[in-house]
Amino acid sequence: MATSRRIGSKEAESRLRLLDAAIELMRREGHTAVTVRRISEEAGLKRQLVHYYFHSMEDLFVEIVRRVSERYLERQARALASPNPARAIWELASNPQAARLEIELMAVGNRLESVRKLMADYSERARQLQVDAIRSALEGGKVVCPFERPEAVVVFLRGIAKLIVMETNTGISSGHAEMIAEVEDFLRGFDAAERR
Amino acid sequence: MATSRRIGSKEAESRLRLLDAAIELMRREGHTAVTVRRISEEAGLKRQLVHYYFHSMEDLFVEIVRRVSERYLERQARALASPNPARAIWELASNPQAARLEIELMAVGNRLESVRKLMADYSERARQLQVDAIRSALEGGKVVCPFERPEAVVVFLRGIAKLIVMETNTGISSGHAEMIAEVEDFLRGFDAAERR
DNA sequence: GTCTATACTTCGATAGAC
DNA sequence: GTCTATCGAAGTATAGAC
Repeated sequence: MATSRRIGSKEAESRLRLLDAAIELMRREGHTAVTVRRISEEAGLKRQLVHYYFHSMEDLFVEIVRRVSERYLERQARALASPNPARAIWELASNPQAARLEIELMAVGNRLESVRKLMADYSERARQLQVDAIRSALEGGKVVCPFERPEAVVVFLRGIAKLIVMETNTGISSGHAEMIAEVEDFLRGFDAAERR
Repeated sequence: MATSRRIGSKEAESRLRLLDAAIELMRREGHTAVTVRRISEEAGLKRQLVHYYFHSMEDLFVEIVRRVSERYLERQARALASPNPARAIWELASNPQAARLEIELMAVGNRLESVRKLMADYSERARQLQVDAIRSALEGGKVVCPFERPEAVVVFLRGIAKLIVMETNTGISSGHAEMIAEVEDFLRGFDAAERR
């Protein structure tokens, strides 16, 4: 496994190409398709380079989580700054591509403790920022919301959005339209807080 | 892949032992641990028996979905007959073991169309029964519920329950307590319908 | 930083005897 | 229904030259 082999720098272009190839592969074909040979093929590089930049497959998956999560935090930061943060949270969690990738990463996390732990850390960081954004909106006073606690708002929106998007990816649709109508009502309560 | 090889009967005891071994393995170590050799080892049988009972790994995974889903439908039928079907749906969806297994099966479904399709069929069947149970409760008239449509109630309960249980499995806990408190309020509205 | 060459392991699958 | 024996493909990983 992890030995004292040399390892390439984190900024190297080839390293990023390999990492992005691995992510793209995982998104398209699932994490079982993420093998040393397939990654290098996808990136157009020799397969030994994968071993040069990553100590092991576990290390590679950890770096995938890091890259995906850092990108997500940036996207979320931009989205939460919008006039209706509730709608931003709903839309961020409704991304089908992201949901597919997350399922795969959770499956990897089920067998690699380091991956599971890192995913938990990033999710907690993201959650805090989501809650902060909703708390500000609630404290603004101009919002209509059936829940008092901002934490409940966030878990509500993300839970519904994720179930719907995962089920849609699987090919399930029953009940979605009816719940989406309820969520739209809910989100309109947050439109009242828009600065105009 | 699938050839004209002989295949054993569906009722054979060895076949069920292999299937259960595969399910247990998937639950404990994820679907990448589900290999012909590991399954036979777990079941205490020779590995060639796996090939005798299943045409291919794809066939094996399809049979896993069938077995897991049939069991789930039975458990759900018993649960939905209880006085508070809303609470039954909430508790069924809050099972951590089931959530782990489902993540793995979704990952398998991401690369095997036959598995994805079968999962969708079973989920739609289960969903119909969930909606029917809630509809009956709502029509009983003695229920307090913020949603008019039974479909919304089901997607609400399952979405929240699944997000919380999946996050808990991953090691995330922020916001759960606050949302669970809201759900408990919601469920109490359905207690009014209890036959006493 | 990138390459060739290779060691070693594990995988799914099949043929054919009993 | 269960076994022995075996194949070929694919997996991770390492050593060492350039």
